[in-house]
Amino acid sequence: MKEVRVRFAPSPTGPLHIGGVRTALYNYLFARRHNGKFLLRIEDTDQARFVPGAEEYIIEALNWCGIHYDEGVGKDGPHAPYRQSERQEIYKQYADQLIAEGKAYYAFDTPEELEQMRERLKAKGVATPQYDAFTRGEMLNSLTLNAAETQQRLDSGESYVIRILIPENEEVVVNDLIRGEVLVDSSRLDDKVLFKSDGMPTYHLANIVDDHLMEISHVIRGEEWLPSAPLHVLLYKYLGWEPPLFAHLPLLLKPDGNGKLSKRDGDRLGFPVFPLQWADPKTGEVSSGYRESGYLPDAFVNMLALLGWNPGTEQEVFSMDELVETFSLERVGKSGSKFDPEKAKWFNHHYLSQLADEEVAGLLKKILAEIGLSFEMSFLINVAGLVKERVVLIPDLWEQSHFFFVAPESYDEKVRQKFWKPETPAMLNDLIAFFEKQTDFSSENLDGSLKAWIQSKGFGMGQVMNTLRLVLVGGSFGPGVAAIASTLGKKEVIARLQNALSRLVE
RNA sequence: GGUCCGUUCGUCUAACGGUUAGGACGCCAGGUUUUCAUCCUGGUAAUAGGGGUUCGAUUCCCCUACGGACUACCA
Repeated sequence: MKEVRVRFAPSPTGPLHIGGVRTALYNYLFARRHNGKFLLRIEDTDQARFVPGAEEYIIEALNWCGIHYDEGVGKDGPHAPYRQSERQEIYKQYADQLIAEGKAYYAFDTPEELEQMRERLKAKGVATPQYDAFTRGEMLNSLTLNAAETQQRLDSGESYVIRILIPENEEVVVNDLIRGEVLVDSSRLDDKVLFKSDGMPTYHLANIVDDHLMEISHVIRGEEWLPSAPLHVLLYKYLGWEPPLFAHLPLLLKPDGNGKLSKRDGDRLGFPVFPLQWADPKTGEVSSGYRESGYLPDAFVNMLALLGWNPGTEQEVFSMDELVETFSLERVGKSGSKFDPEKAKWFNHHYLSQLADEEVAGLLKKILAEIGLSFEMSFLINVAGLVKERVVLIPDLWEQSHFFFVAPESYDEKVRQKFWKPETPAMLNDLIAFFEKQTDFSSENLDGSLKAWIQSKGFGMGQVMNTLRLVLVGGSFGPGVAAIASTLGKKEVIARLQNALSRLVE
């Protein structure tokens, strides 16, 4: 079997959204699964839509996700360059070849003339006005002009495009790995522009030429390309090349209602649609990213992998290696998937709680560094073990653990009202005496001796525990009181008790 | 409008002619817990509709409905 070579070919018109990331992921998994190559090609043939920073964004996003490519922009390889704008001179010869063989032609119509043609046909009741067998005979092109006229226009520098000459009444078959055979009558197709007047090829020409030259074996791309796949098949035939195998992936849909997931949905429903945060260079508008929101790349990738693909077993937590082992195009579904932000959170919570305490401590260390705090790693590891299961997103780590690093500056008023009794100050003083006597400050020991002490004193369990919690953390949340006290240490626990005494007693 | 693609719990999906239609997220209830979470147990909930084919259709075929993509000198 031929070597598997697949590519991800985004255009640098903005940030990659999660649908694009998923396409890249499936390409990557497929390549790895078959010991093939995965390449990144930048399709920047539209100069007008170029957005500065987009290419860098794409590379950084793939990197963050752990989707590594073997050849491509920023990496080189046997088929460099991988940026289409740098391959410009390659495409023209193929367009010329098609013209020489009568499979394409020059067209001189201006945008205004094209618009007029469409208006004219619409007025006549034609449902789909297009540049095709029906209309090309009355347009300004090398089919209606004689050779001398055509040459003269070319020589005089008049701007032109090159259009494919679609054959009539030919059944075009697209063999899709996911959808099976898709048949289209060629007379439904239009004479698409292959080569633009600015000297750049269109996507249609460029992707066929590059996929052929780069020896791409499988084209795995979004379903939005399915309608133009017959054109691509035709181009391979015209050029005398063997087409790659196609797999058109179902779309990612918005969580509510219907339709393709878009940038707007994220803003509207409060979840990121981009892997990384993106600041639009023109408007300055900032769109949130999974990375900045506190998702782990592994969780993000796992969640994305299962959106449109399933292993056929009940396993749903997969490392990247496990995905590579298990992935197959046969198990990619046909229908679009609504994106579920809740499931994304669940995955992140799961991954976070499965992380080693040391790793969570590392995350904590970074958060603390940002606000100018620094603690012993052993202490951070302790804290991490206590709070990691209570955290959904990385920033929640701080919400759940701040009291370990900073003594409470205020106390939750509702909790205070509920548990603060006239006899509380006396109880707190008793507690100070109790803690001072403790020689073994381990969580286990503290838990036992504290409970025993409460009983011996005849206090209510909830009364003491909740008040102590309020004093230690400032509210009614967090891990077990004994664990907190143990981690905080004797000195700090007593200091907080004294502090509460002075601040809460009127 | 035209072309193409699609349709199983609210959501992601399994079941490739025979299952009490399975799992996960969410939600609800119970349990664990000194708090809040986690966790555990249970529950809720689906084959779009109509025709065929077949001993038997979620599964195969047709129609309808609904949804989506595409319809540029954009990718």
